[in-house]
Amino acid sequence: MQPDLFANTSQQAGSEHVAQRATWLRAELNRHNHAYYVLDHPSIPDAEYDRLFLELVGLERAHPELLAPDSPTQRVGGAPLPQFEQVTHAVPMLSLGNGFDDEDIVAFDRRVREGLQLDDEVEYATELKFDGLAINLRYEDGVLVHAATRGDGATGENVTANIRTVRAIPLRLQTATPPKVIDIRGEVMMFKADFAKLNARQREAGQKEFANPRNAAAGSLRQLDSRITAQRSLRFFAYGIGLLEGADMPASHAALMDWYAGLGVPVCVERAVVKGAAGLLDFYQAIGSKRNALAYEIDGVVYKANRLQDQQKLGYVSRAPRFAIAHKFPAQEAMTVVQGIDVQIGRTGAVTPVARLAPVAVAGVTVTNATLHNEDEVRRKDVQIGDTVIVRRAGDVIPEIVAVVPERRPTDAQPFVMPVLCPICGSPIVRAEDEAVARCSGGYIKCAAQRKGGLQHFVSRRAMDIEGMGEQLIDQLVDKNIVTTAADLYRLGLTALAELDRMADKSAQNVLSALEKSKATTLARFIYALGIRHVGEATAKELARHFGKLDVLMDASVEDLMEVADIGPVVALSVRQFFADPLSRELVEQLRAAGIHWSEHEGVEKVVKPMQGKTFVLTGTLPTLTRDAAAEMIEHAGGKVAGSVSKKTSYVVAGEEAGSKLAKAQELGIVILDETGLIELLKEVHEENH
DNA sequence: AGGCCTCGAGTTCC
DNA sequence: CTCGAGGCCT
Repeated sequence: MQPDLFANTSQQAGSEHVAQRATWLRAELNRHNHAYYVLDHPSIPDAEYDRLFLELVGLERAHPELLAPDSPTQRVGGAPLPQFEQVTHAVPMLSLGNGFDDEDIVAFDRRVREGLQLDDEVEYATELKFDGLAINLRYEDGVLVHAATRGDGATGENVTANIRTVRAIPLRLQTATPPKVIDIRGEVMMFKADFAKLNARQREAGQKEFANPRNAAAGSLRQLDSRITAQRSLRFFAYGIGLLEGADMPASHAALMDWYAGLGVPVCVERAVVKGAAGLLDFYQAIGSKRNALAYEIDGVVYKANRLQDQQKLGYVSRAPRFAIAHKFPAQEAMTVVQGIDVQIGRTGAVTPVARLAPVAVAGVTVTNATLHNEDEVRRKDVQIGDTVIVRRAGDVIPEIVAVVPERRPTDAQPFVMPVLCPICGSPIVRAEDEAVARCSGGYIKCAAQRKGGLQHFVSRRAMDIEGMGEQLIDQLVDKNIVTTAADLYRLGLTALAELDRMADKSAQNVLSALEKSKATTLARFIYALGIRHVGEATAKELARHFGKLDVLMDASVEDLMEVADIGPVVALSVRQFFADPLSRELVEQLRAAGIHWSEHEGVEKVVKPMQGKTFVLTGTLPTLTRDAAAEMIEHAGGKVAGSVSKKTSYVVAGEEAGSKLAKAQELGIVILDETGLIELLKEVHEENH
């Protein structure tokens, strides 16, 4: 990029005063932009702004040599990009630990004081946690040179062209002495009012409406055509810093924010410097009570140790700073009406009641269904058809009916009645005395729902991993009686597939090659894929490890099976019964005949592995390893990967956006590793063993 | 027998 | 994520 396009203007005869006028217009427009977007205080009427803007556009068009990269006219956006390129952040963009109640915050404050070995109250900078997208802005010599999304924290996407259209973001910092390089971090978002206007426009144009301001902001920023982004009124607030060269780091977070404000970078006014845990909680209360009145959505507040030296002393734990925490507002709840209660039949025949809800927005998405788990749960919550209920997204993901609003129950409300016959196959629904779950008695043979569930399980990623075999496809194959058992899948040909809806040659070929690819598998996956009751992934792995060969497992007695770790009488009997059934044995033979194969070994391996007996729990997203890859490494070293944290857990491996498991691990004082720590540990022990 | 810990199974939405 | 239930330890 050429920093100075003014260089040759003097050569143009008579253009001196044009250049002066252009410079003046730019300064004037930037000043009004700043007043409007940063100070939130318009300094001239919109029409006047537009007149000045158009005059500048005209001048620049007539004299292209006057064009400067920081001209306000350069915000309008250019031609579409082919795609976004990846950018590696000079300093990683971390996420924050979360606190949900006062206790979490008091504990945070205690950890900070302990970390600083301080008895006095700690000074904190408090601010809002915006519901938008984290962005890194790189300024070199005061000029915005590029912008990137947070991405996974290490690498994001280059969205410079789109960010240039955000009028709240200065293209040039307002200072004569800018730092050589500065990475300014903050949140791009859409104000509630702008979101409402956008959705109104989308609706009129017959286009899809956005679910919430955050999605709208994200969608706008990911536009390949920045001319569209330019029409989307995005906003920006800065709250952090990455790389800084050619200037001293301010001594506190508050000083950093003040510096930003002086540079013309928008910072939110809802911030404070407070003392101690009491100060934090006061701020939380104050913001909570005006949350709905704010022009934008927030999902909590953020506390940071104010002094830079304190921050440095506290450092980081597993990719989250120890000196900061986000205090989240409680999950949002909404009221809606139960329009009906249907039942779903799972692969084991389990009958699950599901509430059909009048669509309602909860914590950012539209909810239409909520599981009621089982009959007892329906009774416990006393949910009836026609009831008004309060819905929440449990853990901010899965919709859950919290309670009914009894005073809103209509007189004609209908209680839920567990059907007597399976709605799919007509077989009786039975419920064992001591079980909470009612089941369709039709089994795999009679009940199409169970066949579908069983096949979906068979093809699933953690089982045979047959790509492209989705729910739609399986539904069709079962409904048209093309496929009954898993073995039938491997008999599919192009002609059979061609008869299905939405299945052209190309996709049919893909399905066939995915089936072919799945034939090379492992014994553990194969056992898991069979869908034996009480045999999930962990048990399948243990069985494969213990018996080594499928034939040995198939002929194992209940006593043999009970020898296996974690297998008691119930699971042993279930496995025995499965393999005693001639139909199961036939299925296994057909699958083997179809070419499914794996490598077998001689029963229990006696080699003692370095991580034998150690239990790991993975949480959050790791920077480079996938969950599966990390689990494989751990298991390779003889360790086990469990799903939840307890005092038996040896290590917790935490990545980005680690949630409750990380909190629990901290509570129990369990060793917490990040990805690098895990790799080091496995490598270390590996070397010791050699 | 009781309590803790895991595992299995089912679920939602994009 | 949640619930239910099996397995194992005390």
